[in-house]
Amino acid sequence: MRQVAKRIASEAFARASAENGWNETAGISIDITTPKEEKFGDFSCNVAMILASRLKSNPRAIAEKVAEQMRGDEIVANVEVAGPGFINMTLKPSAWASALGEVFTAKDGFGKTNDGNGKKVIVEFVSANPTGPLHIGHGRGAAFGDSLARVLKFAGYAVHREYYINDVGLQMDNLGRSTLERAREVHGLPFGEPAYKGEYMKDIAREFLAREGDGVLNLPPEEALARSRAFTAGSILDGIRHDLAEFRVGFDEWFSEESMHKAGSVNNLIDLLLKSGHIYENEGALWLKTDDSGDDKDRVVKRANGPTTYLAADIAYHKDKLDRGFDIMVDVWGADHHGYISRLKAVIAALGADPDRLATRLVQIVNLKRGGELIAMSTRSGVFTTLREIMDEVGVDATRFFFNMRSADSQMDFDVDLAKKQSDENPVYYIQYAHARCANIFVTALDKGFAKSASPENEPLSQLERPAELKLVKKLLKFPDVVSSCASALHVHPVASYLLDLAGVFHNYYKHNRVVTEDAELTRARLVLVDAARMVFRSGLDLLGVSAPERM
RNA sequence: GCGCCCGUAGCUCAGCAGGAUAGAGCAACGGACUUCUAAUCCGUAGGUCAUUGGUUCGAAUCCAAUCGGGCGCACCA
Repeated sequence: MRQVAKRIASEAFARASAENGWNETAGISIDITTPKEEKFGDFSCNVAMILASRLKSNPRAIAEKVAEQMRGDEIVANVEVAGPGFINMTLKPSAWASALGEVFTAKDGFGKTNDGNGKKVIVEFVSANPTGPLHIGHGRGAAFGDSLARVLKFAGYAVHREYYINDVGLQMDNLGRSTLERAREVHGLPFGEPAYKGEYMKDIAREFLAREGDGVLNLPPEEALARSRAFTAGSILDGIRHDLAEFRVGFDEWFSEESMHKAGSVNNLIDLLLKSGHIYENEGALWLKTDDSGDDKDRVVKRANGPTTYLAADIAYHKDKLDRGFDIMVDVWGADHHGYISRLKAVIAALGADPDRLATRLVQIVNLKRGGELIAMSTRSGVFTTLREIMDEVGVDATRFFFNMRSADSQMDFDVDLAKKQSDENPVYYIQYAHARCANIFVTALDKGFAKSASPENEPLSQLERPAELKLVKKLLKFPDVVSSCASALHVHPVASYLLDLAGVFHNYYKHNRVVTEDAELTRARLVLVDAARMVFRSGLDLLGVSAPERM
């Protein structure tokens, strides 16, 4: 509907410009906003104020001339110039009512947009090292990345979700050794302090022995380590997959770093960049030139003693993404990796691609709050709660909602007590309850002989012209705008805010207006309204990865 | 020392391609169940948008500085 308003305003502006000979209009874009106060109408436009400074003229006078042109449109009820020069437009109730009907005729489902226009986007997220179970910080990244992928898909992008597995390197050796030490411990043999000290490592060691047999400890150290490393990483990764699946997070691909090394693509790429001059040698090591792209110094890609670094693999990985033809690469990282952004931008540039094709999203730290006490999460202090624990304790719906209720890039306090409460204090149920109420209305309706309409757009929607209905109709029709704006800003939390807002409007409506009444015409129209609300609640909750129960 | 993020109501946070009187939830206080589910609704109260200066018709929003909190600055990943 905002698009319709924008069209009306743009055309009016063009006519006014022609009539008044305004020439300084180049580059002026018509921006249509929804004013926060109802009395200012349905839509507002500030073009007159922008133009005023260029024409050195009175903004209100300019606004009046544009407004005059808008008044002619047949779906416009009223246009007013207000404040410093806002043009406020109110559309006819009949226009809103019939727009509601279009909700049901939208080909792919209401709210879906074509912002992406089929563009290929890869969202890489979680990508936690397979050295231990996911903690709640990973959980936030998982909830955000997954919902972002859902939003982008909803907005018309061809989305590919990927998990990058760091399955090589020093840490993996340490991990393998840790299992071997634990295995020795199990057998009462002398053992050293393992690098990875978590309890889960003991279980893995026992499984490892059961699988390989006790003789594995007598193998040559290299051989034993290789087996232990592979087993441990595999076992931990299985656990991660399992947790994520239960958290309703899925991936199209689990991309192994090791596979690139085996294929030789990391070294090949280094050679290529050596030739192109983006990589040079110094003091026995190979360095990537990054300093002209914002990073403060060059970075080592191959150490003097031989092995390639993490960055080297990341260059190859992003080259691979580019080769696979993704127009946009979204990398979701923990906030502690922010220093890595400029480095990776430099990588993209070195690969000959536009750095703007890479968008990084940082997910900030989560602090747990229990009994009013904050528990700081930090790997350093060894205090961390696993995603599994929190999922089991508060449930997937509440956990996902809480993570996506706040902007990903601001730190959040996760109030476990509040999230666990199955009461009115918990915002997630406020929305789910609204959905359940919608569903229940149809149970009642059917009872009274009102079947769900097969063609809602043909129902007597002109009944929906009272303020109470219009308010809900207008809120519902904002859903596509929310989706669009989330997709372009790579945000998710506005969906949660919107649903909370919509639920408020709906509950208010429900409380003060009965849907199923003796008035058949009115009932049929209102059932369409409720059906639309039901659809938006379900779609919106699905974007957040939260279930939409039929009854509660 | 350099860089990034953050500072908005008692608490948790929106708002930040500059717009009209700064919002929501929770907590507090007062009301509403004979109705399609009270996991709901209605009302009251709550603010120096960290501070200072700048940009302009207009700044919570943009710029600079300062103060506070978090996090980075590896031939780790």
